[in-house]
Amino acid sequence: MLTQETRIRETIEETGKVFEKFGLTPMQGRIISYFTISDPPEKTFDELVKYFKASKSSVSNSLNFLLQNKIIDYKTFPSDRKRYFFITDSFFRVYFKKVLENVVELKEYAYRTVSMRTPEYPMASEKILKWIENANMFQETLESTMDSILNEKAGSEF
Amino acid sequence: MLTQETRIRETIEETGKVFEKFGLTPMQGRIISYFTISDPPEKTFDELVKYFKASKSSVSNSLNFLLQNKIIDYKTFPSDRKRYFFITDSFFRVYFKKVLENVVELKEYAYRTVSMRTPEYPMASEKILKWIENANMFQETLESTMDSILNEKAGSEF
DNA sequence: TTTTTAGTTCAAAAGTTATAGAACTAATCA
DNA sequence: TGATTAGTTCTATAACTTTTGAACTAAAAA
Repeated sequence: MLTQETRIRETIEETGKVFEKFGLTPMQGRIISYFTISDPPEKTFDELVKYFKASKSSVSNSLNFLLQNKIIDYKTFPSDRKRYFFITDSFFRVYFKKVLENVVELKEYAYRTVSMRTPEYPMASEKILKWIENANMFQETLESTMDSILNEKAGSEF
Repeated sequence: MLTQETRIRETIEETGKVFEKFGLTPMQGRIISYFTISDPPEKTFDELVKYFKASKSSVSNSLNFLLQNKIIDYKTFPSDRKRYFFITDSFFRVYFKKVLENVVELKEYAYRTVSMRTPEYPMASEKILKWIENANMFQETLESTMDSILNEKAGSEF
């Protein structure tokens, strides 16, 4: 017989792996998955260490990465030194911001390359120009989606 | 004094690293970077092995990965057993297709999670709903960009 | 002032991934 | 037919990443 607790741990492992596809490490994936599932959804450093039976350094580094990337945040309470960590709402915005940066960087290289090519083999240049064209289209749609997400945020009560 | 040859090799290393940010291995990145820069832009298996002084297996595996993902293609000539590899124009389409798949997968998990949450901590549920909302926006705009790229392709002379 | 708490930092271990090397195959050539 | 070409496949090694463990710090509590 499968306990509720076991099922939750399985879901965390499974969902954690999906987060790895977004560039997170296994531990980072587990932690953020745990935050989405657990009640209450705020957890302290120590609770995470105990729940995952993981090393303090692994949890510490994972939390700091997630904090730096604004995937999680924390709150404190007076007369309590602990930090209570929780997810933010910006996971996909953070992810696509990084994707956008990469696309722009590769596009810059593509520009440079195509401008340096001899006119002798126009086929290759055409392919690269198509890359640039596609990159521009993705960039435009991502930027406008990003903007509308941000405006929404600015218009909200926080 | 810096030769042209040296400068090209440096550019390949540098640009190759940018491709790694899109999930390619160093060797895959170098190969695709080489294809964008070299004249003529078609290269054989053997030319790649010699140019990079790399192992045949490394080049073989890299080429097969790039072929499977339609980042490169090859042509053959009668009475020549060699394959001449070259880049396709679909690098970003392939990349964003994969991104989209990951977004959809994570969204599915988010749906499942939010439907399983107790109503006791609505804050966490709200964050996850925001994830889903954002994912949907990115998905919609990316899919429409993908469609317009594909239609363009269909309308061209092939 | 000492002890406990809530972490951080750093070196090493464990695990993972990429590349190399060597043996193999299937087609072509001599 | 035997040798060469154009790769592939498999195991081993090198390189890199993640996690651990232990020592450390700075703030708060006793």
